[in-house]
Amino acid sequence: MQTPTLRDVADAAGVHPATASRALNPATRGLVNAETAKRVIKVADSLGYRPNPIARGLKTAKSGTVGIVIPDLTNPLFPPILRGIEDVLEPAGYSGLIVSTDNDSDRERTLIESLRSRQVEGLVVATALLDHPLLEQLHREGVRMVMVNRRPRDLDVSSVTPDDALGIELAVRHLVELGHTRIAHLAGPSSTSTGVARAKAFRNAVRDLGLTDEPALARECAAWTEEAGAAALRDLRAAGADFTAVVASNDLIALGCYDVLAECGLHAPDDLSVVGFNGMPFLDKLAPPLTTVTIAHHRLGGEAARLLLEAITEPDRPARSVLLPPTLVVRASTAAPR
Amino acid sequence: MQTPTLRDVADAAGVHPATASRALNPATRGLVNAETAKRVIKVADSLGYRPNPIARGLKTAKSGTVGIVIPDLTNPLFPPILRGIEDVLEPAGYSGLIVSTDNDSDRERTLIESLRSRQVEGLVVATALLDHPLLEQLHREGVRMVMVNRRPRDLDVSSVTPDDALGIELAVRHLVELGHTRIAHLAGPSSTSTGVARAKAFRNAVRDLGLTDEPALARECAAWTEEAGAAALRDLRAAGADFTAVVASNDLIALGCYDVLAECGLHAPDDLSVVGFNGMPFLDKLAPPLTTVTIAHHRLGGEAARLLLEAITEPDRPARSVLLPPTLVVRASTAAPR
DNA sequence: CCCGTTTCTGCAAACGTGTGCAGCGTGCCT
DNA sequence: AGGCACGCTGCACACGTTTGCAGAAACGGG
Repeated sequence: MQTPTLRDVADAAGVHPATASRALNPATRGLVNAETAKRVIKVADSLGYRPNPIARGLKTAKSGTVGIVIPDLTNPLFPPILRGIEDVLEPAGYSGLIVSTDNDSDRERTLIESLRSRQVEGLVVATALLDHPLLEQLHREGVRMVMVNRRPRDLDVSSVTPDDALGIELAVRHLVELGHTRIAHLAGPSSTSTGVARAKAFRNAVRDLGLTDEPALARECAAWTEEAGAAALRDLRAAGADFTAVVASNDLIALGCYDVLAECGLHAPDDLSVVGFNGMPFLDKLAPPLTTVTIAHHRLGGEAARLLLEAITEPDRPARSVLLPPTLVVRASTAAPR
Repeated sequence: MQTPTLRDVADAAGVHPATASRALNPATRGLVNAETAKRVIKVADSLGYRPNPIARGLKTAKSGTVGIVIPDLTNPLFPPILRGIEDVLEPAGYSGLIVSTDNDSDRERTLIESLRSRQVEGLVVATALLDHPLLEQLHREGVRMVMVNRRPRDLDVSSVTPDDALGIELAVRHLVELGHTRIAHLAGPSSTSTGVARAKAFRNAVRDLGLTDEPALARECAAWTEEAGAAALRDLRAAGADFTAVVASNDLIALGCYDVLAECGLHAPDDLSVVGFNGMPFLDKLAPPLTTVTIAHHRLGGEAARLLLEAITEPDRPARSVLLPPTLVVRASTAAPR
């Protein structure tokens, strides 16, 4: 026989399906005689009854699923975040539907549309741009969501992001303490909050530590990728800029720097100190192991999921933003300037 | 107003919901006048109608979702596989529910239980052990599933796996051509098909290439991890084994070898040539860049998804197994023995 | 003793869609 | 012209669950 239905357990327990429903649901259990409730429950798991979430969802307009929107699963930044999300979703009885947008806003629109048609109860979004019309529209339409890692500029929505300013300051301070005075910055795209926040934090840190803030020592990367990072560093060198260290806005950009150094027969940290941001896995196996600002991505995801569940259960609670403190992991890609 | 329902479009088009349903569904569209069908369709997308998969699923007992069971999202092997799966699932109107078992069989049972209660139509399983009672049971119960990357021993179920024998042969041949005669193998766990297949392939390749197959030059790793790989290599060295190259059963195990070499102040490839298996990302950035047998993981996932969809639409088609050919990527971790 | 209240359970109607069956009209064949 | 088949559409019910409402029984207070 197929998986037993609510009706089956009701019949077996000699009660009406409605009563069985109430007995099985902890929230409504109080409405039914403790005796009967006990009996129904017993019959239920003796039959191995599992409520059908589809049917329930149809009635309650709740699906028990949330959508998770990321740019690309292949970027090693995201798996730990996803794990963090799943680890809090699962005990709460929720499942996550993961989609990869490839940074394509049409694709993003389509995918989110499909998530909504699957009746997701909320969204965890990791693709936020500073100016993000789609997210604004969704917000207006009352879609519950929380941003992770990045956030849009003017949107009153919960988010959990790394403390970019603190992280960059740690990186710059480390380099200054090593004796560097001419430090370059390879910024992330200015369309993202992390890109501009880190760029701004870099300028502040440089000034605060007594160096002069030279615009000629900064380049914006077109994307958060190795290729874009390499291109930016090449550009900086071609322009004849003079620097002994570089703060990359994330680890992939730092890896791009490695590529350029290899092309030119140069080596970190002898010819250039490099520091990354994010703390991707396997950074300690690189040549040389990369000094980087790490954040607890697992926690990043976990907090985001918690905020989302909160927004689902208490819809008119105000949005909250949490900043996660980063730490600097010093490895062999940074050293005193020669 | 909420998202429009089938009833809304029926009213707007001046037809009965049943007619609208038939008009919108390509399979039944033939039953309705072409004229009306056209009108209904037009009204439908002018209203922005999206069928509610929940309701449809309730009626058809199809959820449009499949479960994806992997050991750990954080292992870089899996994201490309997942991408491959999603890329064929999505155009087919399916979504994947991803769960991580952490190689815990109780957890696996619970998670699969929860997937089933969510009415998934099939399973893509990447956690297969050679002897896997749970999978056998599911198969008996008629759950549609396909194995990816690994497969159980005696289970008549579709699978798509790398051609382990060919891959290992490529690796061994490469080392032999470099002049190595004493080659060690760090095997994966013998509880997995890939572990034993690669170990067996290693012995065959060694014999076929005219070397002697010495059991003393093989160790089984307790897990597919860096730590287990490091432990196995330490053990091999402690036993006084004499070898100039090692074929690791996967890239993480190879990374474990790097750790041991670093501990001992040794270097690849001067003191030991190392080759990995899988072609994880960022292997080219390591010190030294790792020679490895790569497989197209994206395709691995894609093929698996295709097989699953096939099994769903044509349930009594016999199981098929596809082997994907690997290629050897030679980098700087292998060289002629000194 | 009666009536109001509480406690519990059953009834039935939803939620949005798919589908067997019947009915209707039209056209064609005899 | 009558009958039959066919093409199309509407009706109604089902899928498995939740939930407002009402009714029954038990109970307590005046």
